[in-house]
Amino acid sequence: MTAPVPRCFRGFRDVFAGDLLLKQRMIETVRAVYERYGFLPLETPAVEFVDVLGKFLPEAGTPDGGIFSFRNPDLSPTAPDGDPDRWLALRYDLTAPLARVVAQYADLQRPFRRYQIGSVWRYEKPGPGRFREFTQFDFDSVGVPGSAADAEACCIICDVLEALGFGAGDYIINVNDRKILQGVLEVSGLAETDIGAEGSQASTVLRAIDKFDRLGRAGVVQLLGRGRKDETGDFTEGAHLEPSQIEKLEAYLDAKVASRSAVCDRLAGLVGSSPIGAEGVQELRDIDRYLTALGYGSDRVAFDPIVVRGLAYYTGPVFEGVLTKSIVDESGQARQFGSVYGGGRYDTLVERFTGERVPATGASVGVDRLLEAMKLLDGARRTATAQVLVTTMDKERTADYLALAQQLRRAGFATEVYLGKGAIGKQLKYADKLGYRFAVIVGGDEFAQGVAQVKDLQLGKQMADSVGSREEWRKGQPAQVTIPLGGLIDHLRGSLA
RNA sequence: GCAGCCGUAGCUCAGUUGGCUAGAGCGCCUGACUGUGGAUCAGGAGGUCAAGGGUUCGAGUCCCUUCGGCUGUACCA
Repeated sequence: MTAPVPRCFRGFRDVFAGDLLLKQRMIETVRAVYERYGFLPLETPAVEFVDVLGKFLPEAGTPDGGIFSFRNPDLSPTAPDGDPDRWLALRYDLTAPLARVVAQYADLQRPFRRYQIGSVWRYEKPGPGRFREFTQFDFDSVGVPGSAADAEACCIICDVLEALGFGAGDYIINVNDRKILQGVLEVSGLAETDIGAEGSQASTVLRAIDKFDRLGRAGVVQLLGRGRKDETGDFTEGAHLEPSQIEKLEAYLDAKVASRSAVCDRLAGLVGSSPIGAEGVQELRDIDRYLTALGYGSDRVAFDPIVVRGLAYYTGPVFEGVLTKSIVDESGQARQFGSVYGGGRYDTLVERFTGERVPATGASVGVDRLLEAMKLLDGARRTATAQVLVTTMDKERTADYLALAQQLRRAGFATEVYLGKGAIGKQLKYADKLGYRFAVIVGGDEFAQGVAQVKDLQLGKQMADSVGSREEWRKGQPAQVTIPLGGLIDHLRGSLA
């Protein structure tokens, strides 16, 4: 038997304190905003039946390739392909399970407004900042027909990003409406084609528009026509539209202007006589009205015809939160973070189960991706969870050190007692590396006098720059004061105030 | 999934047309500077050169395969 090699499966990873503490603090901030709007928490299983997730491929009789799926171990291996219980999968988002919950519990009070955080899994190629297991933090309102809920969702996204330290101008929420997309396809002569149908012209067109950010206008236009060859020589088949059709869609691609109402006017013209298109424009007008009334201007929420949000289940307004602040990474490269929030209205997701049309809207934040951006924004990070390290100079007095730390904790200071080995110098180094604010030193002399040395490590760090010699550094005992043991708590309180 | 590039110490990398015991900086550990972080100084640990196979007198260097990473492309709830 060979020894196992410690390793993680591709696209999976371990997360250590430095990142994890930032993540947890961020989650707290997001949760506070969601609760301020009255959302309630929900938890659902990581594993769902594949047909519930809507990722079952009836033609092949197997689950979609993009998900982690497996056979139901409760079922006999010879269970027929048609058995809906046969396949299980890890959830790939939190919206599909939400739809299941709404369909399953008929007595849920509606509107049902819930927030949910959790890991989701996708079986796809990992990339930088892209993993096969990652965290999403969603909020959704179920049972809300009007555009007010969509406008509110945009406000929530703004509030979250601002609570996390992004200012107006550091981010933008781009909003579009699937009904407008549908209307434009309609007037371009692509109406009868089902968007969802694989290989349909309509779906090819939507995919092309979705690539605007990456390929630019010219690239999209190529994909609307014959197709596009990339720099490696790879060829992507286009939608093969007529020149007149492409012309209409080009006008659509150019419809974005700064003012939301002006975008609506332009889109109204492009959508022409299509009823569904007109409906979409009206939804955007409503959203604009609400946002304007609430003081969310186009510097924070803009209307952008380019937004598609994949071929997903969206039925009306769709939106994405994008970080626009240019962020410079360790190697000095400017990095674009792109979309961190994604969401929209999905009025047919519950209908799949019960036949009842239940309107719903919401959004999802990619926690890990947003965290990456935040790390680069304020590079400074602290790994310590405690503020105070009680050093143990005299191991014989360990009981006294433990008791002292207990006193500090009762007074509200997160405190660690150094229980490793090593002299005082090593202990202070440890405190310094982990980012402790204070070190408390009590040796034989101090015990005799009933005092403690309290060192402010942050202050000392600042002073270190101006100190040249070792003599000076040590003699100066930078940022260190002698405090009677009885006054220790008051001193720490005072220093933190 | 497809295509191209890459894989040498914990990290960033060097390693000449294949040629002695594979190196540096940073980090880490130990110690000195009388019981004190930084700086400085002196030591030390750490590599089956991603893994496996092949060519060769000889492979970190050349060839094949696998795994992993990056870039582009496809898909993306």
